[in-house]
Parts: sequence; C-alpha cells; structure tokens
Amino acid sequence: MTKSRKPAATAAELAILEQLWERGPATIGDLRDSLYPNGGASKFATVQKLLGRLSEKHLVDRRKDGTRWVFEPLVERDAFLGDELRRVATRLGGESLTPVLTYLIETGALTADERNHLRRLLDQAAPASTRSKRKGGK
Amino acid sequence: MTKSRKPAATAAELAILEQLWERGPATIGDLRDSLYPNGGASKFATVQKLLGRLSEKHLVDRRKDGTRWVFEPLVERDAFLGDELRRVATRLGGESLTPVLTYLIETGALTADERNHLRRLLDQAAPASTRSKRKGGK
DNA sequence: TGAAGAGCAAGTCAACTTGTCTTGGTTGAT
DNA sequence: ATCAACCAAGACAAGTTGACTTGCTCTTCA
Repeated sequence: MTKSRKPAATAAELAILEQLWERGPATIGDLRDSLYPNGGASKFATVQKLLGRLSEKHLVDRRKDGTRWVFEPLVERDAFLGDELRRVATRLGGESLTPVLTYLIETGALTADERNHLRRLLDQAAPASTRSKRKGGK
Repeated sequence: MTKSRKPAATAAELAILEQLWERGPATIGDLRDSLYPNGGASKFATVQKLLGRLSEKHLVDRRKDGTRWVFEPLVERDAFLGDELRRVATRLGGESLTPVLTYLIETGALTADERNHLRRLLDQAAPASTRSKRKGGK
C-alpha cells in the first residue's frame, strides 16, 4: 500500500524540478544561477540540499560529468502531476476517480477543449462495446 | 489569485471531515468517540482544536443545539476533492488539465462503467458543440 | 445546595518539517 | 602555491501539527 501522505515535493524542491524539466540536465551552479541570481555560496548549498532531498525521494538522479555532478529528473512532468493527483484522490478516500471527474464536468471546471479531449480519450480507451458484458446496464 | 500552497486540511483534520461527511452533523463528543474510543478529556480537547482549525479554514460550521455545539461540513466531499485536485494541478504549473486527464485514463484508472457514465455526463453538459459557456446542469 | 461531570476556550508543548546558512575539506586552473 | 569553484555534512530558526493542561461555565441529580 502506498501510504504517502505528504506532497512528493515541497515548494522549493518543486522549483528545482521545474527547472530540470524546462532546461534539462543541469549542475548545482546552473540551478542556483536560474533560481537565485547572485546567489553566492550559501544558495549553492541550499540548492545542493534540496537536490539531496529530491534524490532521497527518487525524483532526481545524478551522474558525474568531469569534475561536477549533473542532475536530471527521474520522472516526467505529466507523470509526476498524475501521480500527485492520484495520491491526493487516494488520500481523500476516493477509490474511484469518477466522482471527481463528475464534479469537474458538472461544475464547468473543464474547458471546452478539455471536454473534447476527454471525450476522445474515452472513445479511444473503450471503442464502442468490444469487450463488455453487453447487458448489465448499471 | 488563490495561491494556496498547502493542503486544505492536514491528516488529523481530514479524519474529522471524513466523519462529518459519513455521519452528518456531530458534536465534539460524537467525533471523539468515533475517532478515539476511550479518548477521555484530552482527546476531547484535541478534536476541539482540530475543529477550530477547520473552522478557520472555512471547512466546517457550527450551530448551537441546546447546550452544545453541533458541527457540520461546509463543503461536499466531491467538491473538496475536486478543489484539492485543481489546486495541486495549479501548483504544479499545469495550466491545463489535459495532460493529466490523458495520463489518468491511459494508465487505466477507469472501468468501463465509469467511462460510460462520464460519456453521458459530457453529452449532458455540453452536447457535441464546442461552446465555452455552460448552461444549467442539474 | 452543592458535588460531579460534561462542555468549552485558550494556552502550552514536543516532535517534526522546511528553507537557509556555516564549516571544513577536495579539486582544477592559473 | 593560490584561489575559486565544488562538495558533504551538519546546524539552525521559523513554522506546522497533533496532543495535552488549565480553568471556567453550565446542567444534572442525589
């Protein structure tokens, strides 16, 4: 059972991840320069610490490039977001996503584009009636 | 801009909310007896404090019933969950839910029945065309 | 009437988290 | 050798979280 309760990443850690997603693999110095212009040595250490915590969470990996470490994300952005959402949904007792999607649809939280996209996805995932018990109804 | 970053409710607060959603309006004593059997006076105070914090967050309301306070949730469960999901999606920089919907559905999170249910809802909410305004739903 | 006990408000507290910074050591280029 | 960047490890203050304490007001009923 995945019993994660807290967000997979904190605000500052997330900023790091965003950078890695945007610009690809980067060194500590790169990230510091982007996130804390004129950061100096202390911010370097801050980024380093955050990367260390991200590493413990298996969200980034690092490899040696000559003299320094190069970090890169271990998860895609969409996958990360999807996992987070599913985690929240699970944490809130929602065994099924249906009520949530229902809510999103009924409250108009989805744009027209999103609704169309969703419709296409549904058709795509289960084209017509190939493999269902064609009678159960509800 | 709603820039909420932290979960709307902590784990213990959420347990309270779950109870209120399940059993409806309840007193502090009721909740203590459910959540902390043989809880005694200290647990009573714990529940009280948690309810106080939930109240500050406008997640519960209370009214006097004779001699004691009766608490009830201010949000529906699905609405709360939906808001949480949208909050997470926003926090993670997702301007659109599209990638998430894609991911969730492609990873097989939905059953055939759920897909049909959602398809019906979509047809009901925005029949075919791509209008951005929605009309009265229920 | 007055003792007991439930209800309540407010404050305290330890454990934990989070972002930042310090220290001290290693390495590479001048 | 010197200097600056790099790195590992830890210290730290501020904030959060769940639980507990204190002291007060009611109601009940013996």
